Amino acid sequence: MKIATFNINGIKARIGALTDWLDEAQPDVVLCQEIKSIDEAFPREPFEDRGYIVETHGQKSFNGVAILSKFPLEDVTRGLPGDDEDEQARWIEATVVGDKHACRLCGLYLPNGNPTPGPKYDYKLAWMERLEKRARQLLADEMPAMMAGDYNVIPQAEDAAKPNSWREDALFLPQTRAAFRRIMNLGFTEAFRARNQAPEQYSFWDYQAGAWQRGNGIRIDHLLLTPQAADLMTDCQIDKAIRGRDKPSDHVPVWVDLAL
DNA sequence: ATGTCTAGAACTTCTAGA
Repeated sequence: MKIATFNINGIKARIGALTDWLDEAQPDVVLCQEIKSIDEAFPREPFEDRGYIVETHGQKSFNGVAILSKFPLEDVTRGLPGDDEDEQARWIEATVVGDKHACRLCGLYLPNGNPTPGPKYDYKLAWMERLEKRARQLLADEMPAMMAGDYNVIPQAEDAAKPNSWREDALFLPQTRAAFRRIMNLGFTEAFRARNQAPEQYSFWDYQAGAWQRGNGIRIDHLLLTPQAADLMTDCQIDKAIRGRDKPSDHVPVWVDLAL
């Protein structure tokens, strides 16, 4: 089962680019971030016509996550537990039922956190603490599960073309990377790096300053697998070429193949 | 070197967020 994460940066602006990629890449499941739409306004038809179930957790203008799936989804829940006051739509979960195994899927859009220091960075770190709690629960279940999405975290210097330019940024500050590492060290497998140690592997290129043309990217979209999911992984790739097309998102899809 | 894009409100131009 081919499962992707893709920050689409606005569903209405990305219908063409997204459906083109779906038709070529034929993913079974897509965890989408930054749909920037309320649930009622999400254009379901292009995806339902292609055989996908559509589950959304949207909000007006900003954020918003969704799951597209060709396989049945069970027990869909919305919102990251741990703060009833949090209004931001950044988390959706569902269990996808394969032919041999089921897998709990968590789609996430981790806060950007800039500027630092300040309330937005505090929110990012608090959100990561809540993420760690949910991560511990997933591991305790000892079942195939993944937490995938736009983490807004550059894990290591080799995950940025110009690491020095990110030194003071919320995506690369030592505190951010330590919080990410704490979650990883609970026992998750970061799917892409488990299979590919090559340099210059990125998932985001800023729209500004010709970042794509200059190869100035960062790798911030990640799929974290529980041991039971990692044992089922047969492939993981980044669909880089998508970034060079018309009306692209600033992110590209990252996907895993799991023998579910 | 900071050169862009999205959505939405107010309105054909601006703002916030990234």
